[in-house]
Amino acid sequence: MRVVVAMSGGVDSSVAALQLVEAGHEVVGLSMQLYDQQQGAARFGGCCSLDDLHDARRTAAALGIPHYVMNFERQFEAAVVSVFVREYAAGRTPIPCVQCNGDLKFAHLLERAAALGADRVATGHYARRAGAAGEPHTLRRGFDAGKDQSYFLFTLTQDQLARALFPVGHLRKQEVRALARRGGLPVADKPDSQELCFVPDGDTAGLVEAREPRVATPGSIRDRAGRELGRHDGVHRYTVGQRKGLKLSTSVPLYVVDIDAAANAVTVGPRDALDRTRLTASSVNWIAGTPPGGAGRVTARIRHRHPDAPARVEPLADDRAAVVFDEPQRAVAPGQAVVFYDGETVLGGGWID
RNA sequence: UGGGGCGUGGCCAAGUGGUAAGGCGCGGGACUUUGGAUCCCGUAUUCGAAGGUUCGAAUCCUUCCGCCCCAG
Repeated sequence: MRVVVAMSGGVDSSVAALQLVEAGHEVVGLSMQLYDQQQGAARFGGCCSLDDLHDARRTAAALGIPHYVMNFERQFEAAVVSVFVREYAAGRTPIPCVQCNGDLKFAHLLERAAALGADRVATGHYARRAGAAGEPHTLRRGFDAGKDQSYFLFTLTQDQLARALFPVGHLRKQEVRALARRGGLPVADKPDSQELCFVPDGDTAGLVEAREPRVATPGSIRDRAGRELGRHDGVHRYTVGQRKGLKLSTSVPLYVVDIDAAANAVTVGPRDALDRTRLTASSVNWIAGTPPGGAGRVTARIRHRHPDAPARVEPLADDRAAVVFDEPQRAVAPGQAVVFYDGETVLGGGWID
């Protein structure tokens, strides 16, 4: 089988390629160039930089597989960066990794792969795919609970899933590293990527302001009674649940409770003001292809790397859903994803309103 | 200028004779393919000012400065 591996230059996707090569597949390495490498070559977050492309190339060479770099700047800009900026400007908290996976890797990249005659596209995600013949494909959590990335893949459709492979999904990170060393891969000990790859130095506010100068308008920071406690330099600098950076000296810690972009106001309150039991989500994707018949019990995850919590989810019209948690959840942030699980299986997910 | 209260690091605030708690904020680190959260470490030789009492005071006394409240 001919398989395209999306190679970021990191250990995970490198070992994914290694696994496929060892399984006897005809493997083609593909890397995405996501932004103009000429400007500010400085330090990008850890994937897809010039250095990372070199790492991918070296790894491909070590594996003896062909490697191509494809220019995805326009698609990345449209699918990921512009959405990211728009969301922050609207006072919401985006999670670009989801678009990057669903709208880029498993959309545009999948098309290119097909053009290369590949049947499948593999990535280094810690997630698993399952499904008996004739049944819908299912998406499952990565075996390594600490590295599980299924949360970022909730938008995958049956078609995308049908052609996806996650060769490291059944491995622990430790094992991936060990395989990389054993296989003599040059990236065996490369640090894990973190932060956003397209935000140099982690200055997300700077990026948003550069593209949307209007957001950098000073406004008020209020308590829940509407009293002004301080000033802010733009709502894009805040997210619900945020504590750092408020610069408010009080006797108890204050957290961002609400962001009103239209009024250019940030509302803060004590910790318990962050608790919420219900939420609604939009653009909900059900992995099975169709929403369940009615309300059902699930565990729902409100953010990456947090345990999911028992809840009841009810599909609504227009691809929306209502979620009611058994216990209050802290800091439910609009713009983040809520992902539903049934045990190890990802049922689907949507964007928090 | 009658009465009462108060002034401790950027903020809130313990401590009323024995040699400056804690929280917030801030800085750093850990964690982490989002934002955040969380955890760990750091953060006043000095207590509005000046004198005095004492072996020793932020804590007692005196004066001054600055706030606040109630009465005028």
